[in-house]
Amino acid sequence: MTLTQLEAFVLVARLGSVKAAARALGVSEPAVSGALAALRSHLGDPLVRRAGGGMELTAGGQRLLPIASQIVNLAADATDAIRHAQGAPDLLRVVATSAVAEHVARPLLTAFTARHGPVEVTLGVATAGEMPALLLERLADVGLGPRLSGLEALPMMRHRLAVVCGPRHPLARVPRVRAGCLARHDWLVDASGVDPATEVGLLLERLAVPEDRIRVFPSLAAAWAAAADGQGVAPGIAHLVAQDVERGRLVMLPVEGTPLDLMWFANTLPAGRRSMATDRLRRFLDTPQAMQAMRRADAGVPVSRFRPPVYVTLWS
Amino acid sequence: MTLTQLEAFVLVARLGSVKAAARALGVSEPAVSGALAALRSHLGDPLVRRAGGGMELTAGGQRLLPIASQIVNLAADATDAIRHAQGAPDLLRVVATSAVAEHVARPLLTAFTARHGPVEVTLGVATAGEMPALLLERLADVGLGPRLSGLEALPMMRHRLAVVCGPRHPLARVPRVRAGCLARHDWLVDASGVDPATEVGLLLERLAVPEDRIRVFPSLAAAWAAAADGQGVAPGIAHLVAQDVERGRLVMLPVEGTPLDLMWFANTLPAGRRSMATDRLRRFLDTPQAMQAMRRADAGVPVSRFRPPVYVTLWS
DNA sequence: CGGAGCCCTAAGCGATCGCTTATCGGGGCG
DNA sequence: CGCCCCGATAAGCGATCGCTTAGGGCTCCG
Repeated sequence: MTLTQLEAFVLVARLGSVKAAARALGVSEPAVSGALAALRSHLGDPLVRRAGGGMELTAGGQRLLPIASQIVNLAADATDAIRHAQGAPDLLRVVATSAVAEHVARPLLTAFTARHGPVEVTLGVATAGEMPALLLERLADVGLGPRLSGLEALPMMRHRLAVVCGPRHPLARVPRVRAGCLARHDWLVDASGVDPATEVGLLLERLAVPEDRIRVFPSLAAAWAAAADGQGVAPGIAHLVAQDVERGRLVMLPVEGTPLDLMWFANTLPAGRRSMATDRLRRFLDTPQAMQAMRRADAGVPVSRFRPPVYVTLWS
Repeated sequence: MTLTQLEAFVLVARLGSVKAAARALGVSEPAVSGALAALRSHLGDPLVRRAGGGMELTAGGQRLLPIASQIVNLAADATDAIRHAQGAPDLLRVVATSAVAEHVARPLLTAFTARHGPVEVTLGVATAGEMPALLLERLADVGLGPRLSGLEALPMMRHRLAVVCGPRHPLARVPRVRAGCLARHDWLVDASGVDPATEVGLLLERLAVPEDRIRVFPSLAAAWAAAADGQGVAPGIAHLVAQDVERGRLVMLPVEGTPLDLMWFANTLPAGRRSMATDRLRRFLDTPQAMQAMRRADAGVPVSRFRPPVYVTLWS
């Protein structure tokens, strides 16, 4: 019984699949499957069983889950405690949905570290679906993106979501775009577009856009560039595309109900269970400096890989 | 950071020495030292430092200790939970001071298992000094011996401690033995005689018996046999030597203040933190069957090795 | 100043961990 | 019925774990 094995089990149980757990841990699927198998044989219990679609916990697995989760949490506490006792800079592991990571998180965290002294910040990309597990298992401290249930969600940034396309796109000249006809055009999105827990994912779902109409780009900026090129329509975050719209490179479509008024949240564990650095970031989010940093539309930031394995194994 | 390493650290911290921790775990000293070194380098903190006589915790070590202890405890909980969920027989790990293990624990536990159905009981020998750590770290469920502070001590068996010797020993004919002169004779004891936390150890300490006057035998029975042979005086548990005294093989010395009225205790974690099997044993201790089993003076039980490594590593 | 404890390091060994790529089985769905 | 997705398994590899015996260094004590 190793910590790695318990971690693998907890993530499989929480995310409901070996594949998802492997992705969240940034390792291959057999790595997780193997850890699970080792734990199974050690404890002499299947722990999780395949059950049509997802995985279900055995009686033993149900009892093990909270205990294993606690152990994993305490292991994180242990490293934190030592870190802190040594006066080492606090560690703040931030995960964000791809759109947030690309345009908002970077300047925000840069401003935060500049202002709040010695903090070691890491930023990674995750889907909204895996964020709760990552936060609960202390693989991350803050999850930036849509509100997550079961966690403490602090409103972070209000933004507006519109639909944009290039000036030569057929829809660019239509005076009024009906929502229904949007499903018949190519959609150019980033990774969060195929994450049904994000706003864009929900939007595409609501519009019933078929999968073969969705083209995933490595970044929102790339999707907008393709849209400007006339290859299709794209979701656009108002203040970020404003400059391109002004210069005529993009057109904001007059879709009924848009732009959508939306909010991004900073999701964390409840007070007491989160680290001090996390609290400091939460407080920072309420300051004008934070707002200013997030509003700054520096779309030119270097885009990280598509889904980088963010989480180095905590216990080597 | 492995569970083994955390376990080693906790025991070193609790017992105040690498040597003691190694003994409690039944492994060699470098094994513990090595685990500690690995944890140290992983966390980048010395954790414990040598400080004249014992070991002292660094600031980081002090923070780590309660966390590591919790982790170890939860790991034990995990195996318990699975065991229980599978309907496997409960596990009850009993440790006792050598005298108790030799004469009282065996028949007691035999009667307990016979009466209380499917329970898997293991019995080991430990010094009273290491019992608290063993119980707190869930390496054992019950510690039989003297009352241990900080734990729940259930009175288990009243007994009387006398001083005995062979019929041809010079002291055997003295009408009144002064306590002071006992320090000038050879003492024949078992392992618990050199454990200053047991009654016999305290007795020898109070009598100021010098170390070179103490001869340690692998069992109380062996010490009594040597005493009967005239090789010296020995501590005698009244009801256990009664038969030998009756037959003239041993003489109970008229030392002032003896026989001492003493009590053995069953030490456990407080309610709620102990296993169900532990609770069952506690209840059993109040029954006439338990009393009867313990009173039965079957000194002929095969004596275990001097200090057997009782505790197999919990996580392989 | 020599000895005794106690802790640490060194060296070595077998087993396991943790990860990879490649392949096999099995259940749901068209 | 066959396809496809997902999980389990196989094989292999390097690193680490966990343990041993042997020996070196430190501190305390006589």
